[in-house]
Amino acid sequence: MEIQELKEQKEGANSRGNDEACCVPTLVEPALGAKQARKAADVFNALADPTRLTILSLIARSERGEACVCDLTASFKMGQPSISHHLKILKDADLIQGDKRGKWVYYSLVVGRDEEIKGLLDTVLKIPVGV
Amino acid sequence: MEIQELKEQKEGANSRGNDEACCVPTLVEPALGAKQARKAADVFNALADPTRLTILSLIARSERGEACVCDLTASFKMGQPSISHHLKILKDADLIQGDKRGKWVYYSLVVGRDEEIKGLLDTVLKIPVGV
DNA sequence: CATTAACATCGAAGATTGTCAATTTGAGTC
DNA sequence: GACTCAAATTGACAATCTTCGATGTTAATG
Repeated sequence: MEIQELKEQKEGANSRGNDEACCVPTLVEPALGAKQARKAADVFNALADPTRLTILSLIARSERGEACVCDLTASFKMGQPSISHHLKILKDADLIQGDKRGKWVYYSLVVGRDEEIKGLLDTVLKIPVGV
Repeated sequence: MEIQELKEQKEGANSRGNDEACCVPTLVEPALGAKQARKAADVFNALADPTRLTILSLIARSERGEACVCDLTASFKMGQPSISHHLKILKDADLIQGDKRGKWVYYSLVVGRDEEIKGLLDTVLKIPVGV
């Protein structure tokens, strides 16, 4: 996920040289601008790891809807720094939030984030009706 | 996204040595097994790139719900092999399908895939009711 | 105030990814 | 069959990611 720039659409059509079109040259606008696409990709990137998905599901299904790092760490074979690393990625993507109480940090899901992500999916994958 | 193995949950509780619990030691089962988590991560990984998101939205919003590689390529600054590479990743994730007609290949969205992905999100992020 | 426990951060190793240039494949055309 | 064009594949390289070991930070405790 890096630099990504749409070619400036000159003269409103595609720039094929020949006169034989492969299809109706429908250069539609993408649903997302470059910046929005990058931001959406970041969210999906946070979800693009089995450990992080498992962490999320463990938090979602835990008793009070929250879990401390020590319990999460105890659930995996990998070390505590790795879990902390994944938690940071999830937090940066605004999928979870941490609450420090005493010596422990309790992580919980950000409410409503699932619906926001579904909205992102609709933006990208939904075929617009009656345009 | 690689090896990820849950620690075998021995004796039904967490393995903290001290008697002072950081929280109710609720070692719940994750919603996904290791294999399912890896598969789900692959899907989100396919979505975790701004170019690929833009490609998807271009296809979704194109006139007939399909777009040929040449038009997609014309929409980006990057080269044709890169677009082909991204299309392959989207195809491997079963997000799009290719249809070769004459010299051209037309890509379209796999119908219903959006709902399946939303189902994945629910599996991971939805807090179970009345357990 | 020294110690311990929980968690975060840092630095490095190894794997994976995105891009390009070059080449190959495959269909249509002369 | 030689040629052309669309698309896929290959190989290389830089950038990024995941993991680990070591260290730092902060809060409770003796």
